Amino acid sequence: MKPQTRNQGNTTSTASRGEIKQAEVLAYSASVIAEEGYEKASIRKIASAMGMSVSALYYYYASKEELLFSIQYNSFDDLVRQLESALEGETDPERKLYLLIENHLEFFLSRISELTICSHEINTLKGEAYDKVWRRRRRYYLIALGIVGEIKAKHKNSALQVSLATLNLFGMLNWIYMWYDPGKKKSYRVLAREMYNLFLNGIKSKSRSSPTRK
Amino acid sequence: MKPQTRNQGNTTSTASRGEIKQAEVLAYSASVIAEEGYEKASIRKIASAMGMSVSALYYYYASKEELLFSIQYNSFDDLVRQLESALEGETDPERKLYLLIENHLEFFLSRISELTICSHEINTLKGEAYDKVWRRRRRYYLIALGIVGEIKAKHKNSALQVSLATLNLFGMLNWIYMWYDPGKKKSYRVLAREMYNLFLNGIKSKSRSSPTRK
DNA sequence: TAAACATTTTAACGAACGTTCGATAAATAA
DNA sequence: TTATTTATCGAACGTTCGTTAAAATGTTTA
Repeated sequence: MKPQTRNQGNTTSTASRGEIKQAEVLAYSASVIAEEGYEKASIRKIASAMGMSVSALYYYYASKEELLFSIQYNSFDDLVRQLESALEGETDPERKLYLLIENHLEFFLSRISELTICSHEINTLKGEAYDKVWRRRRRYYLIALGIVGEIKAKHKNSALQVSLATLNLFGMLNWIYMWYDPGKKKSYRVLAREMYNLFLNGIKSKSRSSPTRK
Repeated sequence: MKPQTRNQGNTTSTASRGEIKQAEVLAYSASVIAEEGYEKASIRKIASAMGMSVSALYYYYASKEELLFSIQYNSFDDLVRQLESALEGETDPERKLYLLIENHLEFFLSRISELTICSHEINTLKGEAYDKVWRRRRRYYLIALGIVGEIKAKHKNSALQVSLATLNLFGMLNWIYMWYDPGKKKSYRVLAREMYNLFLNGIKSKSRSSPTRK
């Protein structure tokens, strides 16, 4: 029988051999898919990358789509959980913003393949699988939206368009996978502070007009 | 004989029938590839989207790769040209920043499929084709980097990391294709102003520290 | 008109794709 | 030990992929 999808509800945190291997398959899949893109990353490439036969892989996951779904769903799920735990007890909206950015970047660097897939393959899944991931993603977005809204209120910056600003924040956060070089080992804290300053000062300020034309 | 790739060097701007059709093929290709992604957008889908046979398509473009290359190269080329012409004679760095953002968004909205492909398929091409596009892209990046550097100097903000800030700017700009809804017809000028204010105020300010931990 | 060139079509090629099947091997339980 | 479950394998399935050859049409030129 196929091992269960996740270690949900197990009071003991023992992972069976099958569950370990299943997680290993997911990790290899993530690195190949992140490297090649979902469509180009064939099942055969993934299998041979971990020295496994194609059908052994199908023993753990019923389809290629399920691989992508599991990667995205688990990543977003963990990302949201980790964020909610980091925000617990915090009241200062600016501190919350910093924690969100730091959490996102730390998570990105520790699971670079998975997060690359979360960014780049955001519209690859369809139907119910897409919806399930979307709901996780939506939860994350709403937390960010709430924080930006609190900062807006605190600084009485009535001209700020909260949702637009939030989308721009995610633009900065999600674009990292395009330029970040793991070889350079840039600390996520340095990145987080830079991005935090840029975004916070950007939305705090009330001077909102474009320079006059010539 | 195959029509020439572009109307380069033609003093007269007459486009032959073949050139027109070639451009039409490129436009349909762009819309299908933007919609489905490069790998999933098959030649057969593109051909049937414009009611053409597969081999007729190959009469105009030698390979699927050449299609992607032409879309990306032409788009970046036009984008850079249009920017350079907009910046001509401008000296105020903040005004230049605004023009860059406005130009980018205007271009994005008028050629949404092409720019989506420029963002999403940035690492799809390999080898020489990739390099050629990269050089166009690099040119665009360097212009932006220069402008951000000038603003930094003007405001004596020595703590600002220019390249990091520029990458964040591109993050905001390039991520738009993920959330922009053409149906809502949001003006590019509204977007441009919002993004300009966010980014400019973000990099102008000298307060650069993260909030203290609990 | 005929000759030359431009464009499109039908039909197929080999390769790669995701997936499945039935037969084993390995590990665990009786 | 045997019986049973868990895991792996090679080989094949039908389909789709990018690409091409050769022949058939349009279109322009002489």
